[in-house]
Amino acid sequence: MEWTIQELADKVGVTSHTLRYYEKIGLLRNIRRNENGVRVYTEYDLSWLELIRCLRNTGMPIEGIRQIVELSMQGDHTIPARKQILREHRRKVEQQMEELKNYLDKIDGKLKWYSEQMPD
Amino acid sequence: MEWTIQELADKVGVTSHTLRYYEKIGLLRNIRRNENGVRVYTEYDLSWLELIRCLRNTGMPIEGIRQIVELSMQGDHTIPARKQILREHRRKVEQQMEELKNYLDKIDGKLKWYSEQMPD
DNA sequence: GCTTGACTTAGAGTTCACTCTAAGTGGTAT
DNA sequence: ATACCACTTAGAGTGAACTCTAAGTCAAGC
Repeated sequence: MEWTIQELADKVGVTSHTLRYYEKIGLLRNIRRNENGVRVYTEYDLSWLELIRCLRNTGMPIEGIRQIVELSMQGDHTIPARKQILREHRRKVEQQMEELKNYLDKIDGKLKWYSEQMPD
Repeated sequence: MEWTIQELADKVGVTSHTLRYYEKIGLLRNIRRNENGVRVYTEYDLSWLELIRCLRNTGMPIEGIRQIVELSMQGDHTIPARKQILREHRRKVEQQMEELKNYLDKIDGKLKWYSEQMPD
């Protein structure tokens, strides 16, 4: 399966601007072109993009993602380093979930208080 | 228990700038002053601030929080309306958690893949 | 008496990650 | 042929929520 820039953008929920931007800043690498110079995205590119969005949506800054991309360009011997970064990030995501859970409890507490003030 | 602006800021993890800012834009109301015009924050103010931070940290924009504050200024008859807003927000927080859980799975998948490529 | 920390207004600056524009070229589809 | 979508570079603009500065005043504590 292959996609144009607009197709991939729609599929993943970003704009074509963003895809060119990601390429320019080095998050997406070696995007193939057709005979007219038009970008052709592959499954491989999609899977990278999905990882990028996953990391971005869980709060990893661009710079951190670029590190991972950079490492993976350098070959399999950087897998342990990449794994390390990802594990660290995983920890942070777990913390986010913990935090969110506490906030949810706080919201529930407030809702309960509202109900006590005025049952509906 | 009562606090100066700096004490409250430290307690809650914001800056004194932010506390004055929140007051200026109407998130914190009727902050008491001592005889020299210095702000004195009470437990009541603290509980508001904690709610504000909870809502902000779960993604509610300033404008939404201001709505709740505005309503609560208008008396108990607005409790159902406030409750409605909070319930809606609660739903969004649950969605965030769901999303985070999915991302965590994705990260775990990638970590697993790394391990298959290079066990450590 | 000097430092520290509070106060004021008004507005400028920061951060991050996009997001878009201009101004031009060129292939594809109707 | 006329949209439409792709491409380029270079840079400007956006949004949200802070975050800080200037320039001055004032009171408390050492």
